[in-house]
Amino acid sequence: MEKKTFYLTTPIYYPNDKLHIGHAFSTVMADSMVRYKKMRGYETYFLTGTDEHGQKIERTARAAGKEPQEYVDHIVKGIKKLWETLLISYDDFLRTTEPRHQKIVQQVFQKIYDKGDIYKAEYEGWYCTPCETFFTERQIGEERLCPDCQRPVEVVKEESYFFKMSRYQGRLLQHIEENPDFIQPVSRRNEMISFIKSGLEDLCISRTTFKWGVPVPINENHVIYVWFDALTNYISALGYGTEQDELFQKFWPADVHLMAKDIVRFHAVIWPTILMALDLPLPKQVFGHGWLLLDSGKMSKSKGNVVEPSQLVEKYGVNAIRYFLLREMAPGSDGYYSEDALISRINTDLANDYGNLVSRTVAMIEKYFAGQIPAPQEEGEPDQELISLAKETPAKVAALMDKLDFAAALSVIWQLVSRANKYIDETMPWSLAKEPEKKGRLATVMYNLAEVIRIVTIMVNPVMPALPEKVWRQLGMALGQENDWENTAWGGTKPGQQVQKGEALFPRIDTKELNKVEQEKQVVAENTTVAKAEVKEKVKEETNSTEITIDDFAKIDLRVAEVLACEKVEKTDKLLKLEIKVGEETRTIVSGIAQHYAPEELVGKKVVIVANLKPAKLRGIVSQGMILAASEGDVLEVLTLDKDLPSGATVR
RNA sequence: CGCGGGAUGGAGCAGCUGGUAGCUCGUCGGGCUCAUAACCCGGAGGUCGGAGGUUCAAGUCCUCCUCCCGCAACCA
Repeated sequence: MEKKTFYLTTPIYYPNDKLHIGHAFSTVMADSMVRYKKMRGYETYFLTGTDEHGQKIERTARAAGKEPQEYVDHIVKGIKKLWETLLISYDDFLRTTEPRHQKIVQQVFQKIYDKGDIYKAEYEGWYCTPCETFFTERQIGEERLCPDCQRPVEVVKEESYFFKMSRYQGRLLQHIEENPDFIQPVSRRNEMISFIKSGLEDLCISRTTFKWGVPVPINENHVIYVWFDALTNYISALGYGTEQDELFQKFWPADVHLMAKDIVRFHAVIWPTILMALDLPLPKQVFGHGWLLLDSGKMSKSKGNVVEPSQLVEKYGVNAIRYFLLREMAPGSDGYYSEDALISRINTDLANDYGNLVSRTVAMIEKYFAGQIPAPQEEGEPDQELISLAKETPAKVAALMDKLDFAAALSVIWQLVSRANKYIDETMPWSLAKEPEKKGRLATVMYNLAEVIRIVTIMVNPVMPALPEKVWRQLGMALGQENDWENTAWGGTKPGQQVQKGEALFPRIDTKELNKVEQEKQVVAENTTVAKAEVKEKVKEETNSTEITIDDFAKIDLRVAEVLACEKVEKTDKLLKLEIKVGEETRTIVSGIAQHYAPEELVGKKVVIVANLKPAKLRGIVSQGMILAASEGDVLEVLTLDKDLPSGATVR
């Protein structure tokens, strides 16, 4: 019989900064799925990587004073390291800057061009020259201002290559309707259907405004649109279009493209149409999971509320982090992250329920049977209930994992854990141990417990791959059985195995203790701050080569201004409208600080403004300047003067 | 009328094709002592956002309304 194959991909991540816990979630989910499929006997292929082209990378790199390649190399190193700490077992890590990928992207472009599905045309759009970016009608709003810099945009025509995506609208829609599993979960599917029905336009797939990308094969002045470039990775990594395309032959079409919901559209619309143009089969499923939100809203770099996964792993361990991520996220909806939730999950599920179950079982076998797992002898009342639950659980769990519903799968597994804890209470081994004639009954109880632990540990292996080894050591069981799902069948424990109590698998986390440790750390940190600051200065000088000259600085006219009046801009969350006095002149400034200051707090204060900033309209109000403020994370503070300089004084 | 998601005991959530409202945490009381002050049992606590409608029967379907949260940027 031919071996079943399973090909799964994560998105290729955009390395313009370090990855946060949301990326970790996607990747952990993918990894667990692949591990699970492997246990089910599939030959699997797991692809991840990085999407390294595009204007944003180019700009970020330049801002850091580096060449784009140099910049992404550094970030990618960090990403690979993170995957290592999270035990991500990818088969290939593709970087879009690799020649093997670029070659194929060009080939794909050429092929579609030859077919006649790519044509050259004028692209006309709203363009912000300083930002070098096109924006849509909607983005610029009625004011026709650049959403990035608030400067007016202008109509610019650019020659571009277009992909005839519109041609495939009907076929795509038909495919989605005939294959209910193609886009999952259903809510995403419905969204896509309505999106496609509203009409597909041809897609502009080349740019001339920047250089950091794959050159269009037939015209070196153009660079291929990053999504066109990035999506192709799913086949280029398999060697599509090359001599060595065994992987492609074996694994394409992909079984699952896994991603967060925000990029489902690219995978469910653009990617399939590209594949259609190439006459290739479509992936079997595009799965868009929800977001991991923070209490304070969506995670984003600009909010400074990014949670770094590597630190969490260091603090709580891989198993716990992986468990938490998958336990907390229902596939269709968003989940919430907070350190409290994480700790509570670790303490209740892992420490109290599972870890403690192992601990008490091992302790009793040591105590009552000199550490040897006994053979079952005398049956008793609650046995059947426990055993039949243990027998039916693997199938239920498997069905849920097949649907990528790890949250539900884990919850089902924990019902069994819970049942086992209850079983101990019902059978009361400690009192059986007091009566020699009940030894046979006691043996059965111990065996059943060991067996349940064994089964649970195997089922949980995809999620916590570093766990079985530890458990087997305590139970004296053979390493390797965790790799085959078949071993979840009842009765796999061999009597006579020697158990040995070890460290707690999941020590309880004491929040108070934790705080203490953190505080101590902080004191240490503070003591070394001065020295570090000096080092930092130096580093800054070296790395930050976006130096400016004194002349550049002189262009900025900084002035002291007095706030005369201040009010909230209606129907906005962030904007305050300030009347300020600069020398003899009064001006209006709109500033996005309403979440940090109440209007009345600012009245009378002397602040620093950029006086010669080009005026911009915000919410219809002309803002003539900008107030300086310092911020870190969620905290923002407006710069004020503590002595009494008159307004209008220059700052330098 | 921009798009989408949501509103269920104190908190966080399940409730798919309509038929006695569940889970986790917390809380209160009890049990047990093998175990990581863990485990087990029980209680209290909900007009299922509001109004109307369909139905023998609605958290579950339909209509309208209110409120919250995302998105509208190449940040999973």
